[in-house]
Amino acid sequence: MTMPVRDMLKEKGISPSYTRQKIYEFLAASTDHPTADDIYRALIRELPTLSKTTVYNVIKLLCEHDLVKPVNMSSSEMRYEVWHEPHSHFRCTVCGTIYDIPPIIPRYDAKRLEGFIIKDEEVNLSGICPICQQESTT
Amino acid sequence: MTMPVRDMLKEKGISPSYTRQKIYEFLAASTDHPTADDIYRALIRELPTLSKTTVYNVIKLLCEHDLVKPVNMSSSEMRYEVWHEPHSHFRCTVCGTIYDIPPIIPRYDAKRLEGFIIKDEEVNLSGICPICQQESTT
DNA sequence: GTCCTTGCAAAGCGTTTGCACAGAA
DNA sequence: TTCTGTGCAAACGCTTTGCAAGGAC
Repeated sequence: MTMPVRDMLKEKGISPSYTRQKIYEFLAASTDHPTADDIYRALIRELPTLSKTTVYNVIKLLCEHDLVKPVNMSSSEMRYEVWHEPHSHFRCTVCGTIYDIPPIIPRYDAKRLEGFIIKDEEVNLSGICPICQQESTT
Repeated sequence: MTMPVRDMLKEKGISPSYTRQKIYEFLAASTDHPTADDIYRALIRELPTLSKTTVYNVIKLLCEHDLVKPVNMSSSEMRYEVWHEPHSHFRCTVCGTIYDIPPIIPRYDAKRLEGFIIKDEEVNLSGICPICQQESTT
């Protein structure tokens, strides 16, 4: 069912170096939309010579081949996720975590947007996540 | 009908210095969600001693008092708009312009988001704007 | 041999901070 | 006088670029 990462990269025309596999695997296993620095810090143990430059290079490559998608909800740093079935995002304004939530399909009147070619739609919610609510009551 | 900017700032508890009025007025007259640098470059003629620091200071102040809202659709720089009636945004991936479009209200099943306190919802569309379509055909 | 992947160092860019001066109250 | 608004210069954080060394082919 799940294709090995090696083959998945090859299929997209990316030569599956060990570093690239590891970065993709880390992103695929993440649910919290890591930053480039998160990826770097998570893999530096296993890949002691890893550099931030390589992380950025690989992310860029994966994005260009539509294996990874940038998530632009936090203002300062870019976050990333692997492409997966449609979903929306919820950002907690307290802890900054971005959660995947069930897909919200925006309904709009196409006639009022005549002339615009719409290629992507996203719905972003924000507020306070369950964890931060609990912490504020204790 | 429209309150003078002086009074609007005062009402929000902001002392209405000339610089602050000018920056707010520029933002209020803009439809293209300017960056801090856009504001700086637009006003430097009229306010020759203006500095970027002041632009950032004033933007921050206006945001804290809910007169201005940051718009976070372009990845690199922050953009800003004055608060006005609900609307959504369309970003042209060719020219980078962010357009205000009629409000799109996201419909979602609150039960599936139980535990999350939702404070803000936004719908962002992206694609190609009419102007860039025309330019690509000529 | 050539091409590709990696990584160090430096630069780039938007933004923030430290601090000081000048004007307002 | 004290407080507030402004602005220079420097620092900062994230990202990109230049370039070279090592490995794959």
